[in-house]
Amino acid sequence: MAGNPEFGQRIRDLREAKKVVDPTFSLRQFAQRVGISATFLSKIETGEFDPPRAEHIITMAALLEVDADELLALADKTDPELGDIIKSEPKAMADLLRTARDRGLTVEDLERTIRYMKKQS
Amino acid sequence: MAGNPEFGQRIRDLREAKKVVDPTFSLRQFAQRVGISATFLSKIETGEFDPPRAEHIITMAALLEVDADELLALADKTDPELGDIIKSEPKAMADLLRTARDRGLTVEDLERTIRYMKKQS
DNA sequence: GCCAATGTGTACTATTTATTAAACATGGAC
DNA sequence: GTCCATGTTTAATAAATAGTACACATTGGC
Repeated sequence: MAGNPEFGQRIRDLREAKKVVDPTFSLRQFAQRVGISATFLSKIETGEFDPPRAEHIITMAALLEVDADELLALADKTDPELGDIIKSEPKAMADLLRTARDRGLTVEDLERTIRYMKKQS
Repeated sequence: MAGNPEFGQRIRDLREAKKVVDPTFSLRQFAQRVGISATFLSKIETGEFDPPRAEHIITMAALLEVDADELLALADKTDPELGDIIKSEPKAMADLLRTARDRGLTVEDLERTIRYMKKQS
């Protein structure tokens, strides 16, 4: 890895949009609220550095009021929470995911499956 | 982290069982085949060091002829392959897992869901 | 009794991932 | 025309994770 311009640009776009109505969304202040240095955020936004760890991405999403999964996906990371869910029932969860992949399920198929799950419980 | 005796003991048990019928399952030779040093494996088996990375655990499982997911679960790690599957469809997969958790689905529920998925495709 | 292989203890090292302080350049507000 | 806040560059680390070489002690086979 060595930078992710797509992620960086997205953060910058979201942040600048916010800044229009709320000047505390400057790079420096935003970085501080996320819990990272301005240096680091600058390099991330310009795509020179990789995205920060998941925890910080999740904080960013909350502050920017966007879905964390979207940003995590851009960053090519997964929410650590999902790892915990898998660990709670490793084999069954692994089978579930592999089946979804092997059968080539579409998003619609997956959504239908979620509805099915909800009926079960 | 600082060692995982359960994981270590399990590896040792499996390896020693294999060694009974195949003397090449000595600690040293096994370590070499896994691709790690004997020192490292020794410390892992005695629970002094943490399990190695997922890749090596998967190799161990293959050599020991056991399910990799079982060993990965003991090591409190997840197969990187699952991360890749999630990344292929981040939102839908995240929803799927969170639903399973939120609804408190049992292993049987999950198995039923897998059968449902197979019917869809 | 020796040697060849076994597992272990001591003492570091490597790699990857994530991150920073401080100096700097630019532009508007006063 | 200076001050203050902006974002950026330079130059290193920091922190976490994953691993090693080499010498040592023990033991079954000859």
